[in-house]
Amino acid sequence: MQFNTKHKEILLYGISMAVLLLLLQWLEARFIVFNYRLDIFIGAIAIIFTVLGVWLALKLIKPKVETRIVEKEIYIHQTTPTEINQQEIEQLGISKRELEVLDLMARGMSNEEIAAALFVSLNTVKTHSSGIFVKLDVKRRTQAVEKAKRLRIIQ
Amino acid sequence: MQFNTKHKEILLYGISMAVLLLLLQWLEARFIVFNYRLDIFIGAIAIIFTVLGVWLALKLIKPKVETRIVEKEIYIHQTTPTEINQQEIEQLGISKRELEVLDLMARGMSNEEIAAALFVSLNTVKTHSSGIFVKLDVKRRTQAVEKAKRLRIIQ
DNA sequence: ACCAAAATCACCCGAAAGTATGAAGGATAA
DNA sequence: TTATCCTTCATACTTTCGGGTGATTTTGGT
Repeated sequence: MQFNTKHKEILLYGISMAVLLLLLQWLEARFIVFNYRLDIFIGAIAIIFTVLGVWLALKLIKPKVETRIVEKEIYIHQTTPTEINQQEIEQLGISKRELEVLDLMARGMSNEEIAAALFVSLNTVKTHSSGIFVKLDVKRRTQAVEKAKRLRIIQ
Repeated sequence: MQFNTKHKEILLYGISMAVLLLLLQWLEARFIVFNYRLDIFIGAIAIIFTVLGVWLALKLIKPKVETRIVEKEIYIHQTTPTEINQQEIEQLGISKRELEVLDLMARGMSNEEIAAALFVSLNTVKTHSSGIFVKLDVKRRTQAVEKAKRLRIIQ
């Protein structure tokens, strides 16, 4: 787009220059006035082409692009799911299985229900939940859920 | 400052133009070549002054600045965005005290901690929490918290 | 093949949570 | 005044949760 426009400008300039030169040549053949006052003629040519140069420059100069970043605040409702904080999970050393248990915990499931859902024994779920509590530095499952949601580890 | 610079540029341009014209006049007097190929001479003049014009324009014209506004989306999770659903509370028949217990429950507090916070006995908290579970139709405190948040009864 | 981490399970015990029932005092409205 | 609801508390019992310890298997990476 911009490239095309530039080419058009250059073409137009070339054409106009050629036309002018032809016109001058024709005038030169017709009248001999230029021989008398060649300096004035050259001065006129100089001025005309200076103006043309300026015009060309104005047309061709690519504008400096000033990128202005406008911060647009977007408020998110709870309905919009926020990204889970993968970094935090790794940082806390929470394993995949623990995360699954934590997720079901947050849904209000009991250890026994979680065990049934994950096809493991109740003891296994207890082991995982204990691990979660240690890693999240909490004492109860309610605290774990609260903190996990706050840290965007779940939901 | 800028005005001075511009004047200097214009002066320089004028001087160089004058010098060029004088030079040409001198050359014209010295040699007669120009008479033979005046069109080439004029073409050279045109090119030189075009370049000069371009140079002048580049020097004098303040750079075009195209401001491109980029909207950067900043996601803000509101801490207290949505109002609590008073209607739902009344509809479910949850009392003031029960709501207080529910609120502390959601903060991960144990029944004993809630009792201490509200200056009541552990048994009272248990009674309230039982009432909450019945009214919310849940079996566990984790479920109660989850449902209460979902219904916007708390937070 | 080997090592470390993860996942699995078991047992015990105490703490916390939850259920059921009853009861008493206070506020409020019919 | 009576009825109703809220709040408070208690006792007894069951269930669930959580801590501690130990052990085996699975898995992923060097």
